[in-house]
Amino acid sequence: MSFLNLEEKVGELRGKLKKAYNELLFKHGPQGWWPFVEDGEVIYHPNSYHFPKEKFEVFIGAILTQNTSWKNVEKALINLYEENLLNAEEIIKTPPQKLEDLIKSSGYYRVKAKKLKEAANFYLSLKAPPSRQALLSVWGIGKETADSILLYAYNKPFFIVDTYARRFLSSLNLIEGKEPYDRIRALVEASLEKDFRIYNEFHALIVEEMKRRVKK
DNA sequence: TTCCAGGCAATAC
DNA sequence: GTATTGCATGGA
Repeated sequence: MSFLNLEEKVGELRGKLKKAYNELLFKHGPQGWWPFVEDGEVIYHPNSYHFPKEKFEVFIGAILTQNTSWKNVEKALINLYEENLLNAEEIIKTPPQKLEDLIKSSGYYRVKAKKLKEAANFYLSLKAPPSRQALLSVWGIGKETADSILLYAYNKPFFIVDTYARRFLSSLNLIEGKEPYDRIRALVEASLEKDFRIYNEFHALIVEEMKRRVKK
């Protein structure tokens, strides 16, 4: 493939992605991610890009939602809120069995309780925002969870490649579907301006769009 | 009843 | 590097 053709490919992708983003934004509106707990209920905050005062709440949600519907996670988050456990210090202090019991609705509760404690220790050791590599070194934090944290807790422009993103990009014929995580991420990140707000909305919009498509 | 949901680590090849 | 498996609840 010649250099010119490669340039054309990237240009084409850039146009298609931005168009898809604008269409989703028009269709669904700003999504107000990351959802967090306020006054005992999980809320969204469209257009404010306001994230929890406690960034660790994003760690908690991102871990609990691994291969699990967000609705099941919300119950766990509210349980933790009611026990005043939505922060790293308290997660560490809580006995494993109590933690497991509170997050039971999110599934895999034994593994996830351990993951929360690992993440809490990591979080408290931070003196600056973590790198992607540092996050990935934590037991229980994989690529998608790391990118969710970087994007929604630290406002870094990372594209989250989840099952919805794969299906969405496949439906646009931009990927085949089974490409490695980082290849897809690099492809999108090379084609969008480095504005965290776009990545914030895009990921949330893709989730919303694909959830609705499934229901039909 | 089966199938899936905002994955990850361990293991085997 | 890719393929498979255990982890577990709640809703459709």
